[in-house]
Amino acid sequence: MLNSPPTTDWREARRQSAHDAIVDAAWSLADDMGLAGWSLRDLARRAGITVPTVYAYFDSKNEIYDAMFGRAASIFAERMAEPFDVEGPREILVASVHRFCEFCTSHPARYQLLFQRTLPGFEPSPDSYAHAIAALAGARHRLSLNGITEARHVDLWTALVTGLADQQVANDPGGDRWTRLIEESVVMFLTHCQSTPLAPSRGPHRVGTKGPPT
Amino acid sequence: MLNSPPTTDWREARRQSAHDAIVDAAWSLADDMGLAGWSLRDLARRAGITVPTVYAYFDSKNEIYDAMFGRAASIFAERMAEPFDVEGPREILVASVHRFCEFCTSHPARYQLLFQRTLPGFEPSPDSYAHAIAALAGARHRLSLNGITEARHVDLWTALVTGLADQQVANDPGGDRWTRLIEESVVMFLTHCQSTPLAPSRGPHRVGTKGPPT
DNA sequence: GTCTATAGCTGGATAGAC
DNA sequence: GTCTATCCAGCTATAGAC
Repeated sequence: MLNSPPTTDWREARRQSAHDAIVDAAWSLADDMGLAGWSLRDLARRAGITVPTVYAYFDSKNEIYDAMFGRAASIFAERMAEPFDVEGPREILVASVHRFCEFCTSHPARYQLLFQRTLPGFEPSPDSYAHAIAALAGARHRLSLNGITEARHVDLWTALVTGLADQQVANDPGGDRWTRLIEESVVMFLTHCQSTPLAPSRGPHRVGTKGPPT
Repeated sequence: MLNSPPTTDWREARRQSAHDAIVDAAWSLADDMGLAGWSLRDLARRAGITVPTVYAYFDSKNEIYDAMFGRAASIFAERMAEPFDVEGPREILVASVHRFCEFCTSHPARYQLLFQRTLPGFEPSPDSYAHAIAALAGARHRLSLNGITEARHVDLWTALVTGLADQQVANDPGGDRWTRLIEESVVMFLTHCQSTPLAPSRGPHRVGTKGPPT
């Protein structure tokens, strides 16, 4: 009877749900007012509580940003891991870019927090980062299904995909000026990578690279 | 003798130089503390003046941001318009991407203000935008020297280039993980565009497009 | 855990002497 | 144009009753 109660209590669950409600309200505000355009007063009002109650769950505003990052990264990883309703490795790759761009353009504030480093003194915690790494592993897998395994090509891929999403978010939000280039971009990328033979099943040695020096 | 003095006075010149000195100090602070990480007090201290003196030259902090944008856009346009010390249209294209990425990575705060839209309520004034348009015209010209004239391909180009710069700034500042992919990227891009024949000198009609629907 | 009340500070912006 | 001095709104964060 003197034992302390188990940590996985219904209390814990309630606390967790209140915690999540605050993060939800924070994201709602960020979508409306911009990532840095809201205060703890605003947050408390939207969550239907008061500022000290916020501090019962978070030690600082930065901790709230970190929770927002963690949640967004988790959603991102889950979304990108969902199965694709197309067949063929190339079609899956195309669909993944469409999904990525849709993820980015649908919530610009989320895109800003996850993929641009714009908040003054904010750094995401390491475990939040794990989600992003998992998502990158998924992309690597989809690339490998297309015979792309070289690190150089993976980097080129991330540049191409983020460039499309970035231009779409920045210069044509709500439109399709860049997303409609996705299929063509994938064709360009695959054609290029498959035309630089590297004996993929023979090992990691490089053959006939014309690559940039330095 | 009762005539008012001409407006292009030495007074104007002195006022202009004081104005510029404040903008210089603002950029110096932005580089050190982040684009939004400084106050008017900080700015005055670094400029060696006081806050009310700042208000003798600018009506608000947003007006300072606009002046910063204008100056950065002007420098950008000038930098990208400088001649390239290489020969051949392809080599010029490669050199222009190197120059662009160097411009972006050397001052991340400047990159953030010019190419990412991250400040809460800030919109650059139209004349500041003129510089950016001039720079885009330069890129269009360099592309046309390589036979690239289609709007779709220009958009693909901007996505590719900004993607490289963005990844370099965000994930490997100070390194060359993405900038070393520039030449390969240009080869990939040109090979792709030149393999989609469009009878460039025959007019704007499209031939054999396999392009994305919708 | 949640509140009322407020501390302590910093932000942008101004008044008015010189 | 430049200063000293200050206003006031807003911010994050906390004290202490319940």
